[in-house]
Amino acid sequence: MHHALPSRLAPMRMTRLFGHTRRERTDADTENLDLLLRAGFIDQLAAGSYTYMPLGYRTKRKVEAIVRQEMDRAGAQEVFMPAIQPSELWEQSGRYDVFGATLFRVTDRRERALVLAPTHEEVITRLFRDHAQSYRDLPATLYQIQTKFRDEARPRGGLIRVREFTMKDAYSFDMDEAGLDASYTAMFEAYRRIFARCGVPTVPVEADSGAIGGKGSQEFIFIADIGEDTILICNQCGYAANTEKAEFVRPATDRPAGTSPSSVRGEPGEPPRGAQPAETPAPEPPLPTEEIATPGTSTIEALAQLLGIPASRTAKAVLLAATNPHHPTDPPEAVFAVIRGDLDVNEIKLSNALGGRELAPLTEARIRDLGAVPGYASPIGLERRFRVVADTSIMDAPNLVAGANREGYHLRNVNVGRDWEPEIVTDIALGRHGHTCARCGTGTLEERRGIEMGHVFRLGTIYTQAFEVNVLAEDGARRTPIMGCYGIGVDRIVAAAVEANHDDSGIRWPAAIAPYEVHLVALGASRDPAVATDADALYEELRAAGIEVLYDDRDESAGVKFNDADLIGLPFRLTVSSRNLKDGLVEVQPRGSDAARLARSEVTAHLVEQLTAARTG
RNA sequence: CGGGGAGUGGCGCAGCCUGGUAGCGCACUUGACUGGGGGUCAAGAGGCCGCACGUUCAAAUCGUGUCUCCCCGACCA
Repeated sequence: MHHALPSRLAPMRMTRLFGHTRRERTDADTENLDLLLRAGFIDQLAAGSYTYMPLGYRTKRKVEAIVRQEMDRAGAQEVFMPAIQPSELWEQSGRYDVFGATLFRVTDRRERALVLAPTHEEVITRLFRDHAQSYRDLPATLYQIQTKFRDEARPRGGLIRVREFTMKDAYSFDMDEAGLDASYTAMFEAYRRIFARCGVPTVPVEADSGAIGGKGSQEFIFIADIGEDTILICNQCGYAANTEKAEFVRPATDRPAGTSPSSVRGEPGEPPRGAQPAETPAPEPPLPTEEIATPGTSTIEALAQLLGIPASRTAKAVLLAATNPHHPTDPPEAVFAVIRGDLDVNEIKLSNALGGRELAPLTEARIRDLGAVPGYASPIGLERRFRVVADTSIMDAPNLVAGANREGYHLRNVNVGRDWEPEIVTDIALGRHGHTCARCGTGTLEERRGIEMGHVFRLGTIYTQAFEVNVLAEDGARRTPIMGCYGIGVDRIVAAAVEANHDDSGIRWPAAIAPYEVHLVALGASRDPAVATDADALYEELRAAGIEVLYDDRDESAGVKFNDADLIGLPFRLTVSSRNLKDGLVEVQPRGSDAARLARSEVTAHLVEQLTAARTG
């Protein structure tokens, strides 16, 4: 049943509608939050906790209805799992500690440790284990629309980062990789349709699958400056990835003579694959190390400027404290991450290289304790009470300038292998605006801010193994099913839809998720009984035709009503007034377009026609 | 968790420095006028001044503590 309509929601008279618009702007820092608050869609209870008022809740329900339709269409089955879960379940998967402080922990009256679920992999896996027995039960994709709880360190951005939110989460179970591919693709396509129908433009980007493994994941990003995520998009081939994941070609090391990086980078050549140097500079013999005075030069930028060298001729040491998430109480290890000065460390890649350690900046006291000096640190000449991870960029870069571990001094002509030895050499560099795309080898990566609206993830067997799930295969053997997981932030869709669809006077709801479809305005009804009678009749007529109407029957001036209609932002505004009534006309104004006057007798049919197409989005 | 800012009718703010009658705009109620882009006038209702302790004859105002909210950062499978 394609494009089944959500059941029609009841109409409403504004004299009865709970909640009022506000005339004055709020101090919200995003447009969507300001508009949602001002138009009376939501109300803030506490940091990261919002109430949906009647208007907002209708929109939210419509988003959920679209999500349900698309999940069902893709063959997923809806379930509903508990939000309150025994913490043992989380200990079994190892995530009780991994989730850290973000996990809401509660205790019941018997002192039993419980968790307010931030996601549901544990429960779904156990559910599947107990109810699926053979390959005949697979493939299976289950989903739910549930409240999730995350004790965010800092909720912000209105509905974007909250502590209690509604998420659609789906989980697929397949016998083999081919099956997972099919399930994953079905969800991917469903996501595209959901965002399109909700009027939220998204870009699928490659995402980091993290230390928990998995064979790839993609995020659906809504591109917006207010976003907290950074993504890189290739201006040539369209490759898009989270910065944490993005593959790029490193700019070659600048030659001391001052060969500009652009002249090197701009040369066409073999499109390099992966994060390898674009060009290998002619071998340069290692020179003797010498200490040089660089007072007050604790940044790479200042150092390069002082010495008149490019940043790529320096080595940057980033000092971090690494904690094993499975043993969070163990003392953290100190880590020196060394990278060429013109690049930045990608903490996700570094974390992955260290087996999923959680990283935090090393305190100044601990830096000094290791014998290093903040701003002048390097692994050179120090007693090895730390781990050293080197980025591949450093390995073929000779005669670099590095910290001397002495206030106000650096070392010239530092060479890896001779002066210091890394424990791990790997790619730990962060992709940046302007880097060359590694996919096509010619395009330039452009940096964009965005909000993660959804995430599709080939999970693998991490959870099915942790919970010892296996099913009988066709050949009689027991197999561990392969999982995929797929999440969508429902509240984020509401916020993003507003962010993407508004103008100076208010929201411009996509018809598919507008709280009502038609804003019926009666002008001067209190002084012209004919207007009141006709507007009432039209209200009933629209309702009977299955149109969701918000009827402004208040005794307010035209200006107030029009401004409120613009702010609330329904797709169509109908105006009944004595002026038009005597000509047998009604004014129809699509939100954001010019008004037209239609014969009173044709209005309902006209709107039914207009809305039928728009409803499915 | 570190840094900064703020808590005074529903919302936004002033008052605090220099202690003594709690004020303004929006919103709300009633009435009159007005009537196609937030109209005018008049009369009203509504406030443990975040909380606690202290100083004082007297605290929104001074002091200490605490809670909350906002912003920056850290954090965010």
